[in-house]
Amino acid sequence: MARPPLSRDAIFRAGLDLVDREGIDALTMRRLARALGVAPMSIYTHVPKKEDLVVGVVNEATTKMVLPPPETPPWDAMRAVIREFRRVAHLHPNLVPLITRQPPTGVDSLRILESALDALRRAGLDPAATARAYRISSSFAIGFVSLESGGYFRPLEDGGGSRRLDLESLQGMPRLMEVAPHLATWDSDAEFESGMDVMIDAIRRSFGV
Amino acid sequence: MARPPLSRDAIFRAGLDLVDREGIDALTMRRLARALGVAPMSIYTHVPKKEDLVVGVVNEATTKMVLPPPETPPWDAMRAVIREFRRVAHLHPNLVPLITRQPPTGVDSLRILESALDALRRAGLDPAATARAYRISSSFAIGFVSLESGGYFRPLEDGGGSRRLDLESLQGMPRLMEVAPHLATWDSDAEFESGMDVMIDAIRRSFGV
DNA sequence: ACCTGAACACCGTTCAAGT
DNA sequence: ACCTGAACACCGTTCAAGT
Repeated sequence: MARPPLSRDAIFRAGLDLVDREGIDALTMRRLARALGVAPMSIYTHVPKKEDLVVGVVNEATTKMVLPPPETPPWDAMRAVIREFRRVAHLHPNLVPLITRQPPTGVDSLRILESALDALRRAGLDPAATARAYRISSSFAIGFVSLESGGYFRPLEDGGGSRRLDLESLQGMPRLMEVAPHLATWDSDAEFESGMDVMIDAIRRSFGV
Repeated sequence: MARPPLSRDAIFRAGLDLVDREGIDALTMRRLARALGVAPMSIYTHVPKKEDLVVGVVNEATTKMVLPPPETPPWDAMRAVIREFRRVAHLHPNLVPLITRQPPTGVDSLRILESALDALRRAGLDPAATARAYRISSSFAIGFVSLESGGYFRPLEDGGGSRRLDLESLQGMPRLMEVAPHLATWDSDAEFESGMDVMIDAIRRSFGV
């Protein structure tokens, strides 16, 4: 099989693929080189540092976010962007710990950020208010996706009967015993939609738009 | 100087110290052993895997969260717990990427979780609703703390004039150009408090309590 | 039970060398 | 300009050996 020539894009695509298939720890310069069929040092011709690789892989994923059409009503557009963030996070669950640590910085990925800011500006918020509203929306989206894709509540599963948590420690904790079974099992789609609605209503009310 | 004997607690304390002083990448079995003045393999007598070390260090931090007094009015107690999470995260900013990936699992750290669930139950929510409300609160807290302590918006600083982002890519993005200067600079204390109020009001309204 | 050194299969990255 | 192998200073972890 003839190898396509090395390029930044090919490297980032292969890196995302590696993360999807084998997890975040598999994203090493050496394993990536092996996946690409080149020597470890060849990657350094195109990507100066491991950190740049990580940023590139994150951008590779966020570039897949689909923009809402320009004439979409502002708050529908905002909802669409937030849904797209979650959709892409679900497409690459292993990448979630990285995708939640920095905004898109690639030219293509910046378009989705631009379109979120455009929606908020069109809704009547000034630049400072737009920044506030975007931070609140991002907090919600990042926190929500961290919880669901990171398996945050997994250690509390089975009412604490799992390997991670022994039943004894829950003895003096009646609330934990009755609530834990409900924490890790839930309708995350419905909760995401209703949480998003609540948050957007709150933003609109607090800015009077 | 005589070294105190090795123990799980001493190891976790030294690990948290290492993270605080030198960052998350410095938390390796070998550097931790050096900090403790023992051979690398000595740690394995008390901690079977690196992953257990990480969990222990996270619990070491979350154990510092102070419980609200039991008779605190439910929603004040809930606010207090969320503030404590953020306070401890600020105490150990380098730990934020780890603290946002799993709930406390240590016996001591579970008390803070118990007290949050207790507040929600006392407020009149049933166990299933309590789980929902706790997830929403956690989404907000985790997302907010990720944004502020992770320096999420740093790559967008200076209106895009930083090293991470070249000005050219912002040419066709007028919203980004006008909003970016407001994204990375903000009154995070005030925004946290108002965001928390909005979220708690929304929970109360949606559950009718 | 607790601690250790040597060894193994990995890392990211520098450097000198090739085309 | 692009790719490479050898080398360096690291990792986590197994194993056999010590107390």
